[in-house]
Amino acid sequence: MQNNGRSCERSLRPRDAKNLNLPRKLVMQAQHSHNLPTPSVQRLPSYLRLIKSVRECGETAISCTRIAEEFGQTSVQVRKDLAITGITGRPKIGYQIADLVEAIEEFLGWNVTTHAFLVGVGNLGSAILNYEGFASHGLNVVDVFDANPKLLGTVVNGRVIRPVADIPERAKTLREKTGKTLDMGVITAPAHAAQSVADLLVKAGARAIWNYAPIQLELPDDVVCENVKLSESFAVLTNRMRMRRHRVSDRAQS
Amino acid sequence: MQNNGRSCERSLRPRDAKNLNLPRKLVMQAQHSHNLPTPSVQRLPSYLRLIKSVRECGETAISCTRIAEEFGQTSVQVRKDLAITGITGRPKIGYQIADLVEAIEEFLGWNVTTHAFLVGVGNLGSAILNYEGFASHGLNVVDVFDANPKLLGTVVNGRVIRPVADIPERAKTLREKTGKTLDMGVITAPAHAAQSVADLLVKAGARAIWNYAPIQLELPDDVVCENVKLSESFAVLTNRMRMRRHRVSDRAQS
DNA sequence: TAGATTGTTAATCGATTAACAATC
DNA sequence: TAGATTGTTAATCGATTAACAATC
Repeated sequence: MQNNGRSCERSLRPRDAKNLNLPRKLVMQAQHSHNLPTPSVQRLPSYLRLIKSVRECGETAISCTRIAEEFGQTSVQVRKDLAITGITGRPKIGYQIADLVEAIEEFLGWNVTTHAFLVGVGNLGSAILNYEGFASHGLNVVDVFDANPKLLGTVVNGRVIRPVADIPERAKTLREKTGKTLDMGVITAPAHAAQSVADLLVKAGARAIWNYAPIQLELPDDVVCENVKLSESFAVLTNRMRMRRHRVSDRAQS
Repeated sequence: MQNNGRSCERSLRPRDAKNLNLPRKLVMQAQHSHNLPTPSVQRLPSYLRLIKSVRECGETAISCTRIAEEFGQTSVQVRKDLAITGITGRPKIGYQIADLVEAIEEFLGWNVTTHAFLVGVGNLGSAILNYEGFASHGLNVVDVFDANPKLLGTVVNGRVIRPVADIPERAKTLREKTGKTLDMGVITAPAHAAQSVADLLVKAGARAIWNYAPIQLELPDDVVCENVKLSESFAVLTNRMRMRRHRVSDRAQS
């Protein structure tokens, strides 16, 4: 991370300023809450995608108004969201795209490679392996595992499928041969296997779990975990459909 | 656009209370806010899963305390969440599991079959097809489509893969042969194809779109849409990892 | 300059949590 | 009964939106 002059170092506590690239206000807040506004963090990937696609068109700057328009939001919200990355723009011009991409990627930790093991090479696991998007987010799936003996030795996306029992050994290999540490475990195994897989991954040194199994995992406090619940959005959708059905039939009656 | 909660629903009138199976209080609230609390709707599927698994153990009642414990939440929140379905419990006993399952499923619209077309039979599309969970949520994928000529005619999960151009014709067939209407389009196609696929689906009569493509779709106001963004949770996870890294190194310095 | 746009403080809105009476 | 639990109102918290000065 470079300091290109626009940085607000003087307003930051010396140490954090460099490390976190955060405005002082947010640093102070984080001291207490220990958390950034999650909704903002969640919106950043969409912004980043748009910004990159605008960059492809040869543009070098972009305004909040433009981003907000795209997503049907207000420009103030976009500005607030971008602010958590520490970026600053210029009135009338907007934000420099190069700076913005860098700031978001750094803030999300996407400029750093995340070494991961993926367990459960079904359709979902394969989807994640084959989607190039995640590679551009720094995700490097080092090894893949599956409990199905029939799959062992098969190659998916250039990776040999190994037995789940090999997890500890492969983590050791990663450490000793490459000096890398296991950063993340991606669990795309069925629910009934998820907890034991998680235990193995944590034991092997994983500091983060990206869990697709529809089950609440028990994990040590120092392991961060995100659960992906596909049913969540399905529920919102079908609930809205039902509300609409009722409203329409209601209107028809009146 | 659809899912930012600002989609201006028509206000509810008292009579709707029965149709929607909502407590009057919430109906009155909805008159103003025009929306049910989305976070609550999103948590219901997890509760439902737990409740069903508890039912398997032969239990007939469950308390909020028990549910809250499982998910590390407060019992008040669970109670509030369940309340939106219109269910009532009994002090000391809790909620009747049979009633609860029925109330949640009805509220989410999962007791009704949702007839859907799925477009894009890659790994992600196949994952959705093969995951039995969604069938239990009422999802019935009638037909599947793909743009890849090599896949045409192949069978996935008992369904023949058809060309995207067949969507209108197949919707007509569905309507005329079975009397069913197309309820939902599931888009698991790549981003560049998503908008044209959405247009086709809407034209064919789809009233809802479940979109996995990382792109903001332009849709008529009366079509409900939910976007699944896998990058969202990845962003939260890697951001937390980075925060933690800095906090730890920070601690080490001091 | 004029007007678009940023950054920030204050106001509003919505969701969560606290408090507590009702009740099985 | 006593105590666990529900249902509901009030208080708090956090996120969004409004207002507006600064500035390019």
